[in-house]
Amino acid sequence: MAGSAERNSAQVIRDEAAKLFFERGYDATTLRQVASAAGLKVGSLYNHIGSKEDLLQQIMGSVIDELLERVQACVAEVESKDPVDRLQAALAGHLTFHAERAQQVFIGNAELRSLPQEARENVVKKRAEYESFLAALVDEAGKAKLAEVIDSKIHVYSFVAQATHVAGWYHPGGRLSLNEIVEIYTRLALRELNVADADERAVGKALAK
Amino acid sequence: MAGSAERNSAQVIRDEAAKLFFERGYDATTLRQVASAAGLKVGSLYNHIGSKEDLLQQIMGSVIDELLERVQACVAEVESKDPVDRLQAALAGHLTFHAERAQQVFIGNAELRSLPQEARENVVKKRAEYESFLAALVDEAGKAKLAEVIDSKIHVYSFVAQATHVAGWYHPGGRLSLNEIVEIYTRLALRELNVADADERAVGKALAK
DNA sequence: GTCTATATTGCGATAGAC
DNA sequence: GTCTATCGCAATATAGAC
Repeated sequence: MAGSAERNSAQVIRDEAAKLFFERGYDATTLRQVASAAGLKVGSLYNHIGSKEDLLQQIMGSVIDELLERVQACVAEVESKDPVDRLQAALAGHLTFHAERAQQVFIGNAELRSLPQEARENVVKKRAEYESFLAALVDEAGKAKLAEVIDSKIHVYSFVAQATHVAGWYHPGGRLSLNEIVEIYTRLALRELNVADADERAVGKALAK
Repeated sequence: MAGSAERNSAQVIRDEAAKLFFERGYDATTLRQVASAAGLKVGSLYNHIGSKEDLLQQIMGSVIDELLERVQACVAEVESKDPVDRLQAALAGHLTFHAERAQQVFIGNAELRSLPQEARENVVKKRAEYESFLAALVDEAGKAKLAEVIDSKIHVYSFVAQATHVAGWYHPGGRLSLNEIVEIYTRLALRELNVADADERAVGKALAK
């Protein structure tokens, strides 16, 4: 039973800090608030974190890396060679990740400025890599004449902007279920690309792992 | 010649502060930096502002109010009774405003949390009003069978998310001109709504006042 | 590991001379 | 209006007892 649902202090601190950073922002959150939320006094925090900045990095950590891995994995699992199927798999992973890890994703976007230079540059680079990956999928669909691409960068911006926005308001139990959200935004995406039978294609494929 | 291009101190302070708030965020910006950018010492700032919070409110001020007015005016000027024409006019105003006033819009979104309660609630209310206005335009197009509406709230979220994203990266002299940006995003919007001849309709109408 | 001090820094804001 | 000097406070971070 070791390592089960039990959260150690470091994990509790990260979770509570993430909640506060999400609600109030990194700069506006004090370590006293974090400590209090975690059931500790300020001084005790430093048995678990190196600094406030270190805590932020733990939270933002490797969100973008994990997003890229996740979406690439989704695409890799697709058997079909249809570029639109591949793009859909990417979008499903993209949207699901943004909803399921909404707080982390939101912090990762909003607090990019709060990171020290090196870490920030790493994230920026990885993000460009991520956008290139999606843009390539869009372009493949375009070359196969299955999509009418206006500007692949802007299409990707659109996907990114929408998912980021979802991360700002999604919470389980809202008006729309996660599956509905994935389905709707996938329809929007395919429509934006003038994919034939966009609505039909998008239905019922919302189950990304 | 009075009141011409001459910027008074208060205006300089607002502009420099907006630049810094945009780049680093409100909390991370010190009034000493603002003063320095405006060519003053800290103490002198207080001859022009009441407090740091007051300065933020001056900058965020009435962005959302002006956005709503602007977009409503764009729609009101449309002679055509075609709901899609009206929606397009709104989108052109929406996008143009977000690009031209990018810094203010961006701050208005990112620093909503930094506002005192009352001011924040005002903005939230106005924002809901704005989104309702856009949603009504979407629904009109849907009822007229000129658009296939999936979920008008989500369509509006999509417009909002995209324009907000644009406000984060647009600057004059970039890869795409403002007119190109408006045209592209309008095409995306009309495509999302399955408007017939979306691409043709969106072309060459990008000149919002 | 926890806690109670406390050191240190830098912030917003003010006072008062010019 | 500008400046210099400083107040008062709250923040991060540390020291050291338990």
